[in-house]
Amino acid sequence: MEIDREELLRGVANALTSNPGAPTGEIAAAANVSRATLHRVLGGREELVEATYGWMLEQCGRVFDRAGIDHEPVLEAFDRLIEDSYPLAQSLWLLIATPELERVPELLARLEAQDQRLERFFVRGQEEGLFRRDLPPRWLTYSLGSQVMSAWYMVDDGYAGARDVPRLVRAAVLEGVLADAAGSAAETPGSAGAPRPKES
Amino acid sequence: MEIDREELLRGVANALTSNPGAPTGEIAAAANVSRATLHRVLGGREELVEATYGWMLEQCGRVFDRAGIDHEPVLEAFDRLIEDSYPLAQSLWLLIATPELERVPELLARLEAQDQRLERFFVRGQEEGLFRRDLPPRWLTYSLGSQVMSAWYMVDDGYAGARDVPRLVRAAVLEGVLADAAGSAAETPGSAGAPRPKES
DNA sequence: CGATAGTGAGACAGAAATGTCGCAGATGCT
DNA sequence: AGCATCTGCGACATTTCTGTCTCACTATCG
Repeated sequence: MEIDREELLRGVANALTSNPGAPTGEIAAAANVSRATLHRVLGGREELVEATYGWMLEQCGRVFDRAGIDHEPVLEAFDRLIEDSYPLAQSLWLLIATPELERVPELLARLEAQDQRLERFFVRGQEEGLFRRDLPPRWLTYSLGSQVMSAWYMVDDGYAGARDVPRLVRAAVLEGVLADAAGSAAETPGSAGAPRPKES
Repeated sequence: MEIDREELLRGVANALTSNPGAPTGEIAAAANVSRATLHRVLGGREELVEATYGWMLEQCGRVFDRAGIDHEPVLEAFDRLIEDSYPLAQSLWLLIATPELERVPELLARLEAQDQRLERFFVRGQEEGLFRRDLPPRWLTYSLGSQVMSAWYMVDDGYAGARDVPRLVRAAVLEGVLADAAGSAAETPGSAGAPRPKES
């Protein structure tokens, strides 16, 4: 039976994120293929990691597309984004564990493009008055990314279920951990056309 | 000249965090020590990583102590905590890149103890009404930890200075990224003050 | 000044991981 | 059935990393 490249990449991605330094043998086993096949399809270890990270970036791009972070209403896009946040978490995970990835020009460029895309999203939110302006948009992207990552980490640790991730991330990222947030919880896309605040 | 174990561990820690998979030769070089000495003082690669992580946990413990997260007023302790957040960031960093660490019983126990200590801190804040109660305290610890980590990551990337970290983390963790937070920023010593100088 | 302790440099063997190959077996198509 | 394609298995050579040892050098102390 032929190997589904997508499925293979998924398996490799999981193996790599759960143990970034694993030898190719373990990676292959985790992906249910032989070491030979793994090598035939994705190349040597270095190429393999790069290919996997590239695939993750693709996934993130697709999530961004689906969420419509470029043009759709900011808050709604935000909710769709965190609804499907695993690819983002996974890519950050691998990136942290494998700094060499930043030394691959092509990947670095794509990563930087992704970051800027997300940053523009936050800038848009700031201009609309939804996001606070006293923090650099870059920091907002880091804040979101890191919390998405840790949310899935918590799931992995067994302290939460996958279904809780969007809610947890939404609350912590948007409103923070202080109690007095005073119902600042923004209306979510379900309710009727709630007026989106325009800056005055 | 004799080797200062502390200094050596610092160097190794930096080398490991900036490249978790580095061979011992690189690590030694980064710490300005010969590979032989590194091995003499900290043992083989595995022991080396474990010793370093253990040292990081110690650092975190000390920071927690100094901040007084166990008994001091919650918000003040919080500020002192994020004022000296680098050890926490570094330990999380290494932990993510080296999941095998969790397989060392002693380290796992200490890690779990640290987590619970921080969790109790948040529980205390919740009971005081300072932190929101609709989020699991465990998640609050993950949220803080991840953002501390990403803040220093951002510094490393050159998008912020080390002195900005406390402010960025404080704002994002406590209040979130929404604009309307309505000045819920809790008053605290130093919250409005000028940024504190910090070593590079 | 001599002795002691600690470090660095270099070398070397053993272990581990990687890249590669050939061959057998399974699957699917004609 | 016959053929082409792809995979798994096992083996091998090569490279890389690690653990270890020896020896020379330096600093500190008695």
